[in-house]
Amino acid sequence: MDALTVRALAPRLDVGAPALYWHVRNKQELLDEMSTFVMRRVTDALSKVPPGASWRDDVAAYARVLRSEYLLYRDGARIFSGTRIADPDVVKAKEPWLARLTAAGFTLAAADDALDLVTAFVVGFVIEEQERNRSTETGPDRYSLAERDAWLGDGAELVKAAGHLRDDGDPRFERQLTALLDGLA
Amino acid sequence: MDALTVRALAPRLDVGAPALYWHVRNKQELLDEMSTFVMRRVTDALSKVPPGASWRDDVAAYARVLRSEYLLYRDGARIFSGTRIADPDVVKAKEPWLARLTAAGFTLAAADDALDLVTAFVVGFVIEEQERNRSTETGPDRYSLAERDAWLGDGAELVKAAGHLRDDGDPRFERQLTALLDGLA
DNA sequence: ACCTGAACACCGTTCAAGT
DNA sequence: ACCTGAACACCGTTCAAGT
Repeated sequence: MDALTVRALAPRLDVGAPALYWHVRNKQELLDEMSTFVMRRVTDALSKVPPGASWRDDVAAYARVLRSEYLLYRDGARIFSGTRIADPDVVKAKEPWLARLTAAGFTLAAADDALDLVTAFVVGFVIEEQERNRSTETGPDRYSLAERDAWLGDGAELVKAAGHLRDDGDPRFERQLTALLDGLA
Repeated sequence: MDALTVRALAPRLDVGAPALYWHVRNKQELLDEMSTFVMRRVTDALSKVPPGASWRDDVAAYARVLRSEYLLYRDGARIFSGTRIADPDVVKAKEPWLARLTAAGFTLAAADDALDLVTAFVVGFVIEEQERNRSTETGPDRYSLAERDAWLGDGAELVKAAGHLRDDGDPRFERQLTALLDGLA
């Protein structure tokens, strides 16, 4: 993100840096446009998900698509989640999901809570996930179990043991998603 | 965050900007120290929570403390969550929580999943919460319901209606936390 | 051990001027 | 309508020099 300077970007478009200011008021507006572009992609992908057999399938599909879209961009969840949305269509993309949940018996308030809860979970999960990926690139630190145990020092036996049991990626996501869906049920 | 420059910080410490480089290698190290300082506060607060009557009470207390600590700092959840942790004690702070959950009948893997799921939820929830707060400060945009409805335009009736039902802050957090705890149960 | 003054490379942004 | 060149204020960082 620090490397994204207006002076580095301009040559990629075969122009000088000041040329960008004809198209955009300032750098912040450029970043905002980036955000809405990504969020539009997210909601486009979400709106193309066909209704499933049950609300559980629908909400699970929602969560998986949201996660996979964030994963497309480096630090996507941290950078693009919870940013001010400039496009009404992005907010309106919630409509079919509220419709499916209310049709399945949720009150409107409960449906709204459910989608928000799932969204919060996915955002938090992927932030952590992408940070871990970024760290392993940077240097093979304490993500090897032995090094991690040594780094932790004495005590905290459960933390160490949990580290050895831990599996990352899809299965972990699916397990936690299942627990969350159980709660919504 | 943009306003936190090394040249603006130094006068607050009654020194010139270069003086900071005697104490810290570069600005990134300063930001990392900030992160670990905040995370240490978070884990200190968590370790002072007395065991409750049930694992539900314990996990709920965990979630509430985590949220309230993030809320202490502007954009705290977005900035400080999922950062590389430099202090083993911060990671070790998980130990008593794993102990309480396993004592309550969770397997170690399930306890680890449970804490991670709750953490992800809190992070996602507070990111959204703090962004909303920041937006209302900036300008009374479309956070009045009438303006929001107008901004949304035609269609999306459920989204509009949900906006009118919506209550922010503690009750919303508690409801979603309850659903999550039900899922863990 | 801790800090300053001066300097360097780089950044976002402006603006007159070009086509 | 779209872009350039030159310039400005500011930033992170270095380093010789001070106490």
